[in-house]
Amino acid sequence: MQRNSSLGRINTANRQKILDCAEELFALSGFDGVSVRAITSLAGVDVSQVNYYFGTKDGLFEEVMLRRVDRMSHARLASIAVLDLSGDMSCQRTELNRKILKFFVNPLFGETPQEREGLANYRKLIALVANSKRWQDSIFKEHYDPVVDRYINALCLVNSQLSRDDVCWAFNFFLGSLTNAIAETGRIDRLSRGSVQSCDLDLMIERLIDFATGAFAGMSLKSEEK
Amino acid sequence: MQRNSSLGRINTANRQKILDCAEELFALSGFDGVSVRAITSLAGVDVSQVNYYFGTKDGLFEEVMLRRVDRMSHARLASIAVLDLSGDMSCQRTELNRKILKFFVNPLFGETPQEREGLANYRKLIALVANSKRWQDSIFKEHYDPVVDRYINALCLVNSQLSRDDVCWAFNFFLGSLTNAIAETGRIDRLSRGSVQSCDLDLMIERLIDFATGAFAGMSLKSEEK
DNA sequence: GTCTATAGCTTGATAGAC
DNA sequence: GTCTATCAAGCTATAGAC
Repeated sequence: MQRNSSLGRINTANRQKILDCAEELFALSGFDGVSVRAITSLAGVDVSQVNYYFGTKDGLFEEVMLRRVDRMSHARLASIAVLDLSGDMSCQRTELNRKILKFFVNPLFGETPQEREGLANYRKLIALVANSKRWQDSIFKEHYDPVVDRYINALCLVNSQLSRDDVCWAFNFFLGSLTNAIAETGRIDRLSRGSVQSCDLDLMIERLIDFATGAFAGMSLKSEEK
Repeated sequence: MQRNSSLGRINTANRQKILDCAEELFALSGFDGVSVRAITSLAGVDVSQVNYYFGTKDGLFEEVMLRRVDRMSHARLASIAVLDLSGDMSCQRTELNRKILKFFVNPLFGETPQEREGLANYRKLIALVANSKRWQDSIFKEHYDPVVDRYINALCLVNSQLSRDDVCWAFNFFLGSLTNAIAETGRIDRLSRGSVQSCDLDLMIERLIDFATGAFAGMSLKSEEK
């Protein structure tokens, strides 16, 4: 039986349709909450196509999770590479922290409204998976953490008054806020009594960056007290 | 057919065993990733007991999610009630923010080491559910948000320089960091290259509070710029 | 309250025709 | 590549004996 590699040399229309529908349904209900039949039914193809293209349901899930990783990692690394992080940066710390965090967030939303919409299900899927131990190794450790490490290094250079551990803590908390925010659970809408819409992504990003840069600045104040 | 109410007037040993094992397995794999058989098998009771005590698998899950809510909400409301939040608090803002956030976090970890361990699976389950839209209404909106609203009100009193929207954003981001942290995914261990252990909960709590109070302080600086 | 037995359905995966 | 047909296993839930 033929089986195509996860690199996806062969990309028929059906293969794409399956991936898109799988992403949509997995984002809604998680890996175990979606059957292969539900995916192929939504895609309008036969059940056996999943096994033909991806071998197993696990194979399909992994391909859904990884097909956007390379582009995202490349964008994150390219944007941070333009920063000049040599010399004394203590007078422009907050501005640099803001830039670095924004560089990390931006690729999740693309550059055009179409890209942003096209990444909507992917964002929710990332959020759903982020708080689970199950996918830590195969997804995050393998494919996301190397880039995160580069960002932590950059933040260490900028925030030289903080220990590496403190920067790790802060970035990890920031990741928690970010993943919860892109889940778009609607909780902020309720808590604000309708005054805030969680679908207003631009405002959300801005506030998140405010929050996290404020935290870096606040932690610095605390570490200077010592 | 007899079915017991979710208030659980009748609490046999088997009923408790089922709840404990369900909590453990749901925390590992989520609602759809666990079968009723796996739960009853771990509990050492017959499959049909789940239907006898809880009606359906959904009923069991809801009971698992809600059985600890009342105690937690009570502890959160009682601790915050002792604070005197009248008058001018601008000179002790950071200290009050720290107290309020700590009051919110504490009940998740209990007061004794035994309680902390007994709440371990519950914490992970909360984390798993927090980034999903599926349980927002039946769990969070209904049972957690009323208390969160009280905490937001308290934070508004303390941080009178911030708008209510800003306080909502900040508390929501804080909740994202918190839920990700109690998931104990082990990611911070990797990112810190082994220098930080995610199982060191006391340190985690302290750093989280540092991070969030810093963010409140940092947001204040920004709002004073305007 | 606890068990056996089982109904009725859905699941992931495969074999083989075309 | 795409389909039909099908398998074996697992699932939730229930009926009924004790």
